[in-house]
Amino acid sequence: MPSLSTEKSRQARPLTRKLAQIVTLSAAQVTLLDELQSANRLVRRHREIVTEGHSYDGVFVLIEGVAIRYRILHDGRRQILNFVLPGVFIGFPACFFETALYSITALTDVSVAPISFSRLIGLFEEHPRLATAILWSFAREAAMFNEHLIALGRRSAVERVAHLLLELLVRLQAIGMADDSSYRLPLTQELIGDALGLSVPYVNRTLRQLRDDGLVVIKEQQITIPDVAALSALADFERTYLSRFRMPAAFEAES
Amino acid sequence: MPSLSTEKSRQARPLTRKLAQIVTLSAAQVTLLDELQSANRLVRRHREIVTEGHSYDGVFVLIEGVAIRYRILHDGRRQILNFVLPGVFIGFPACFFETALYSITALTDVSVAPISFSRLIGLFEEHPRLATAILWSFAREAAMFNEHLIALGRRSAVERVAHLLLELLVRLQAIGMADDSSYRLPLTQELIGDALGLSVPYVNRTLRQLRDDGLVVIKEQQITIPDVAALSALADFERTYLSRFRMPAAFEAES
DNA sequence: CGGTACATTGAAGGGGCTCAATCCACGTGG
DNA sequence: CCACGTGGATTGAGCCCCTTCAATGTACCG
Repeated sequence: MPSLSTEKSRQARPLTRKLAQIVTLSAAQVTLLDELQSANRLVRRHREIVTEGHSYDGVFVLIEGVAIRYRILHDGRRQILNFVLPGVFIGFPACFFETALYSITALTDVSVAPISFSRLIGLFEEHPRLATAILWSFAREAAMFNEHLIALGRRSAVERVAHLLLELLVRLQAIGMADDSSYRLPLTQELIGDALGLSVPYVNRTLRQLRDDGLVVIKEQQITIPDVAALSALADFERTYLSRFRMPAAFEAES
Repeated sequence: MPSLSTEKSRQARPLTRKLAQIVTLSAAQVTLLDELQSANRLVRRHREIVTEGHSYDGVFVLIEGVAIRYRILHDGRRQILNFVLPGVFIGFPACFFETALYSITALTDVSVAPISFSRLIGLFEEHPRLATAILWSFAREAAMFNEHLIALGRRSAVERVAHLLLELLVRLQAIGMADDSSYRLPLTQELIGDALGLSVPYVNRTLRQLRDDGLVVIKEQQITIPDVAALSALADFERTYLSRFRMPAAFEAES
């Protein structure tokens, strides 16, 4: 039931929602954050948001849509580092270097809000509480990278695929983009392979195995996981690890 | 020319030195940071600093020595996530969860400085500039994780080993723990394998190949890389990626 | 209707694993 | 002073997971 007049205030911006889950935000801070995310720029599917080798004087917040961050090696092989979902900073850490270390490409049509470094630094100076919240939210992302790294280093192809699909499920659920057991995403087998260090044919066989076992159904960009528990067991996936996140009691006490 | 009386001020603490490379620190900030790192705790080799599953109400700064951060999987396999060198926060992101996600173990005798979350948050409130610097320094670490991830996903065994040894060289050089082409570290083949997702026998064969080619010499915990350029070419290693790091001009202008 | 993007399948090969044995240096207790 | 245990490096044989190469299928689109 969208209401045009109150749309903006009713539907908090993704970064605001994320930080509000971590700390209690004052009305002023909510306004400030929302305002920060107001200047949207649209990027069409398959277009680059950040290009390796270019220079940037700020970052972006992903408002809507999905993107991938990756590196192309000399021989043309691609390693996808992560899937970028609404509410996260695009350009960390790529844009913090003289010349961007990675590329970021829109997987769907996407809208982003540019935030210059000076703006970001100003925000930190004036609202250290937000800086702390942002830092804390980085811990969640760092944990996801670590899981990804563990998957590449020590897990089999089936485990990797299962793990990736489960992680996307949980992350999308957290931002209201997935229901209990399924989500919609233009996830090709090539993308899965490049994220997990696998070849396309083998991803295909792995997915077929999961499908034959009734654990995963992919059809028309709709990924369904009928038995989340069973797949989690197979993937050694701790559904809870992302939710076991917490701010220390000290934090709320201080403000 | 060591001078006992001024030892402390002359030899800044590792975290202070690191942040000073990123931003200009006031004398007061230097004092504050050094003081933060003054309460040392010793941890002997092979002892755990952080244990997976335990709860923590703060982090540590590694003052001296080397540690590893890792996860042990159900079947006993271990994936080392990174090597922890002096000046970095130990316990990010492990300690930010209700129960630590990873373990951290001392590789050498180590000294660490505990910093409670409340202390850390207080620091951020009072010195947002330091918060910014810390955030920026995280970007460097994030870049290293990404390179590690790329290695596991898309590089061959030789490339991985070469890359790891080079990365350690560059990082140790940055903190004065390595000379132009060698460093000292108790690096067993098992450690290398667990970091790179390889088996011990295969690490052995890979190292022998590198040794036969005259690219790497490991002897008595001393790692020597006679021809850094040649090894870098082999590993697709961008020696510069860690140094191409920068703060935006906007930052210095503001303060 | 031809082109493009993506999924699927087969055959063959190789990179890296597992298993297992051996070797070596070192420390320790008798 | 030697026997033994332990941590780590080394080497060999066999094999399997996953890759590469290549072909085919299929849906969609201009």
